[in-house]
Formats: sequence, structure tokens, C-alpha cells
Amino acid sequence: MSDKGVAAVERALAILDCFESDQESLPLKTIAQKTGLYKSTILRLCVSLESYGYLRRREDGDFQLGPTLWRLGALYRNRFDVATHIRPVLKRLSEATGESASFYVRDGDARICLMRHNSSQAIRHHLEEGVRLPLNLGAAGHLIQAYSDASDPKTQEIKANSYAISLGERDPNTASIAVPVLGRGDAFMGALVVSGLRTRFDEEARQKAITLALEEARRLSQDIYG
Amino acid sequence: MSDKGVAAVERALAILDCFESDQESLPLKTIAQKTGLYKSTILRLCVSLESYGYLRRREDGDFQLGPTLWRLGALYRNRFDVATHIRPVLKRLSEATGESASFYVRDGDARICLMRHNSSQAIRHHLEEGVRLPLNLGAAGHLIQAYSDASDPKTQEIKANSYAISLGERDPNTASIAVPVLGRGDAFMGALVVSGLRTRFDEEARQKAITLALEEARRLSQDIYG
DNA sequence: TTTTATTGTTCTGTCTGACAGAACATCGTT
DNA sequence: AACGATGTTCTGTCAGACAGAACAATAAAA
Repeated sequence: MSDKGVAAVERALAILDCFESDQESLPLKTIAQKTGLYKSTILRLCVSLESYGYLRRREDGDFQLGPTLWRLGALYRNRFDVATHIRPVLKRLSEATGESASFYVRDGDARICLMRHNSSQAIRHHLEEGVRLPLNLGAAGHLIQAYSDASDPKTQEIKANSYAISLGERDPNTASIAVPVLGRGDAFMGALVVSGLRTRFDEEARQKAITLALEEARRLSQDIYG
Repeated sequence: MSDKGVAAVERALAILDCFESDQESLPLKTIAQKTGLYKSTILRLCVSLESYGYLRRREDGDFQLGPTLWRLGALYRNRFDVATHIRPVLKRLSEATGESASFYVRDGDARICLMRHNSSQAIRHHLEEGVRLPLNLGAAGHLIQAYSDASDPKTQEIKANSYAISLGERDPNTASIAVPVLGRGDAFMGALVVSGLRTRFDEEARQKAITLALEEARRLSQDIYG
């Protein structure tokens, strides 16, 4: 199951991965179906997850995510200085371009939308924070992939340009641009993205968004990461 | 190491527990010191934690918490309907009493402050969200313990009263009161707490705070948990 | 109410995965 | 250049973890 990791740990984390929406609790049977693990195996793994606060067992037996995830998630999130830096940037980008603005990071073999400022226009590219999307589709996915994997065929071009564009890849009516936010020592921290209705977010608008996003990304790098 | 759980899983979670503040990265040596694990053991466990996004390895080798924790932490947090329910309650309690108001849940053998509205007064009981505190000190700790462990000597009294009080237990100048928020089927969900300067938060003020907090808790139970 | 089906809990033999700890490699300091 | 500190790789041993059966409790159907 594991290649150079520890199989039992990966089983335990696969259990946590079963939880997908808030307000959710899951019975043992559902976890067994989703993970393919035996119930006795799950129960034993859950003893450890509960003891560290990652899961909680309800009185009716259903499992729920536990408070440790909130605490560690808060630690992680604070590293990006959410309240003081990135969110205002997303607001400015959204207002300046009229489209939605987001910040994505890699999450295993997917990307996750950490923060979002949706456009105020009635017709807009709307997504919720926390959503996970594939790496092989969308400007943010290509950019993240390019900065993670030097052997990716698009890496050289994307790094040379310092942006990625996608037209209708995930949704036929959507266009998006993504620029990198770099930290200390040019470490890739995440993707700053503007996305909108393809007919409105045309080439001229995209070029303007790229320019604005690159400027905001440069300022973020200086302000947050030195 | 483990009693009925899985030792490898608990080792992995012990690694995650090493991270205590935001902006933090930890070198291998520090994790080995904090956990008492061998470096080779840590490295193997970290392969699994990285592959699921719980950790990230920086180019200089240091470890950081990864985006999965944010995602799962957001799922957990949303279960409490933060934005729509509990936070306004804390604001009202704080404004009505003039003291700080918080919401605590159990986190293993500690309690964690999930949400907080600090008093606007210059002299106030100030804490940050996310802080972990012991169960054996403070009104919230006693209340949580009473609702978790029927054999606790204080359980009967606290449940009969529907509140706990502490005077100078954790900090000699602080007084606090805690009332339970119950969910479906009277399941204990967390502690609603008001805390402040002991000389100002006197018996009359505490009694008033208890009354207000019980009313808010009852309303929360109806609104959120049916 | 009884019977059947479903879901959760407990147990244990087997074997292989994980660990301890040494050896080695790399980097930083003197 | 030498030494110390930190990170990486390797492997023999055995005890822990799993698979899966049996049992218990609960829910649904007859």
C-alpha cells in the first residue's frame, strides 16, 4: 500500500479523507465502503485518531471530524497571513478586474482554493473556499504543476512567462489566469488567480489582469516573505 | 505505546502535535527531540504525512504543516456554524457583560478555545483563538470534564446547576463562568464561557452572566441543533 | 411479535511491515 | 582541513497490525 511511507498511517489518513462536507457524520459502514478497509481495522485506527482529537465518536456510533483539525488548520492558515495580506489583495484584484479572485495551493495531487473573493457581478465564476480541483485543468493547476515538477512539458514556458492561462478547460464558459506568489528564496507559495466569464474576460481583460496580479504578487512576496 | 490503537498512527500524529505556533517550520532534529522518535522513523512517517498533504517539506529540509489541515479544519469548523450563529452570540455576551466571551470544546486531555470575542475594556481577560488549556483548571475545563466523565466528583453538581464557576484557578486575577451548549439528544457540544477581571466580575456580575449565557445557549441549541 | 438483515464489536493466528540503531553523507563551524 | 551537527540510507528482528471469522446489537421486514 505504501511506498517508503507507513501503511497504517496512510490508512488512518484515508479515513479522514472520507469526510467531504461540513455538518457530516459517517457511520462505520460508509467509511469501510469508501476506504476498502475492514471494519476491525477501521475501529482500531479510529481509537488512535480519537485519542489525538482528529475524530470524535458520537453516541449513536457515527464518526465526526475532531477539534485538532481546526487547531492545526488554524496554524496552517495563519502562516499565510490571511487576514492581513492575501484577502485584501483578492478583494482589490476582484474589484479592479470585475472578476473573481482566488488563492490556490497544492494539496497532494489536487489543488485547493484557500481563499476567494467572488465577483459581485450577477454572471460570475463562483466557487466556494475549500474546494479541491484537479491539477491538470485550469490555469492554477498548470501553474502549480509547473512549479512543482520541473519535468512537466509546460514548466519552462510557464516559468518564462510567470503566468498561466486557461480557456474553457474545466468549464467551457470560464477563462482564468494564474500568477505565482513566491516566498523566501523564490519558493513557490501558491497561485494568485483571476477567473471569469470567457466572453467578458477576453484577451485584453486577461492581459490587464495578469499585469495587476503580477504586481500584487510581487508586493505580497515583499510584504510577507521578505 | 498504544493501548488498542495503532502505534504508528499515534507516532505520526505526535509529529503533527510538535507544531505550536503559526509561521513555524521545524527541522528534523527538533521533531526528534519533541517526540523522542528516531530520525529514520520520523522520516518514514513523514513520507506518508506529506503524501496526504498534512506536512510539506521545505527545500532546506524543514517541515511545515500542509494544506489538508486547513481543509479538514474548515470542515470541522463549519459544523459549528461559526459565522452564522456562535460568533454573534459571543459578541452579544461580551457586550452585555463587559467581559470576554468564548466557546471551548474538548481536545483530548485539554480544551481548545474555538472562538473568542475579547472584551473592549482596557483591562480584560485576553486570550487568542486556538489556544489549548488544561481540563482541571477553569470553569470551562470543569464543565467539559463533567459532561465527558460521569464519574467525575463534580459532575452531579455541575449538571444540576447547568454551569461551572472558577475563581483565580488558572490566573489569580481572573474569574470565569461556563455553561453547556447541548445538541441533539442533549449531546454536549461545547462550553460557552464569560471571563474577566475578578474584582470587576464579582458575584452579582457572574450571576447575571450565567443567566444571559444560559439563555443564549438554549437559543443556540434550538437554532443550530434542532 | 417474530424472523431476517444489517451494522457494529471482539477476537486471534499469521506474517510481514516498521522500528531501532548503526553507518554513511552532507552541511556548517572552528 | 578537521571536527561537530544534522540529515539520509540501510537492514535484521520480532512484535504489532491486519484479515476475516464469529459474535452482539440494532433495524427492518414479514
